[in-house]
Amino acid sequence: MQAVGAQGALVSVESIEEELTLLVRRAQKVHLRGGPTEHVVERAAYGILAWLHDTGPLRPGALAAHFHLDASTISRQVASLEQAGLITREPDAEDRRACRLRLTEHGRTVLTATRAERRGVVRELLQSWSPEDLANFAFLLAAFNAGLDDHLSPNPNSREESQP
Amino acid sequence: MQAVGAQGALVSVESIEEELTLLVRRAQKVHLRGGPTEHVVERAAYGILAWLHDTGPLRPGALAAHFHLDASTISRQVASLEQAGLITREPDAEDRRACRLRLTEHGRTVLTATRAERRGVVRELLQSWSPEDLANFAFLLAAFNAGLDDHLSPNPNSREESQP
DNA sequence: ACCAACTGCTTGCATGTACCAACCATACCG
DNA sequence: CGGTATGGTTGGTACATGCAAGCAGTTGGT
Repeated sequence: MQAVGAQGALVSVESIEEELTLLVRRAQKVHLRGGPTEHVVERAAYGILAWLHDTGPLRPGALAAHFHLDASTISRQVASLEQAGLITREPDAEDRRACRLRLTEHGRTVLTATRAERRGVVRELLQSWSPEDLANFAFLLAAFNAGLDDHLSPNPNSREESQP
Repeated sequence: MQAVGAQGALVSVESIEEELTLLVRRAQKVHLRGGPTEHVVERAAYGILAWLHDTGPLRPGALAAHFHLDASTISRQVASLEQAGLITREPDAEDRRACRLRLTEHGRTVLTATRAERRGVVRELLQSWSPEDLANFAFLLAAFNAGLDDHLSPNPNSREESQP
């Protein structure tokens, strides 16, 4: 048997775990060391702005689900974004407890600038990569994120709730 | 390659930026939702333990450089690890201001357990991946980390410094 | 030998991110 | 209706991180 395949997979998993550990720790600084927009949007808020922009008006709960964060965390960040005039909070016609979050014009502007800046950093980091590697990396990252999303989701199968 | 190449590269960069944003935010939870060791080693401390284990006794400054973190951050985490009996602080013969950090037996044990657990999660996440994809992902992640390392380092050589 | 500048590390303080628990308001169901 | 479930906010807490200030030891110039 050419054990290289299976053994290589093991080695890869170990390597991936290590690199992810490092990446998650280091990558947070990229945002902070950025240019002018770093004072405008917090790192966490950027994700919210981007997702809100890309998927239209959402409720806080939907954001929490997307990022797999506690509702309270989102609540505070949303409050901060609203305070900063980057998003608005419209009443939800369907459910008066809830609200719909929408980017303001200002929010859109700031997001565009911040996003351009971040993409610039990423582009610079990857400037020497081949198109194949870029495409591959994008694809594999997306696949990994999808798996992570799955993993973090409350899987109804193997979940045993204790009786209240 | 056809004209798709250049355009694909742009799309890839945008996609990569998005996926990284998501990944960095979500991946932190993996550690926290772990099993029994989650109470033993903080997320940040795990990286320190692992690096210490893999590269032998180090000084705090070396750790700070490796993770691109402030020395004070490392100082606190090291103090906490020492407190927990996972590492020891030996005087450095070369420089009496400094010290050398070394894993204790207990630290090694805990690291091994935590690492196994984390690798298990990663392995599970990647269980359906082909060996080629695994190897590729490991390679590309490592390459990206190397670029990130470069980017974060005050490397006077290959970067245009906006010097006053 | 001495003082000044530097370096390695620690401490004090501020901020951002996150969770859980407790809570309020509305929705839904019997 | 009343009881429970759901969406969201607020209080309290813990961890991660950076900057500024400080202390101790090192180094270099005279």
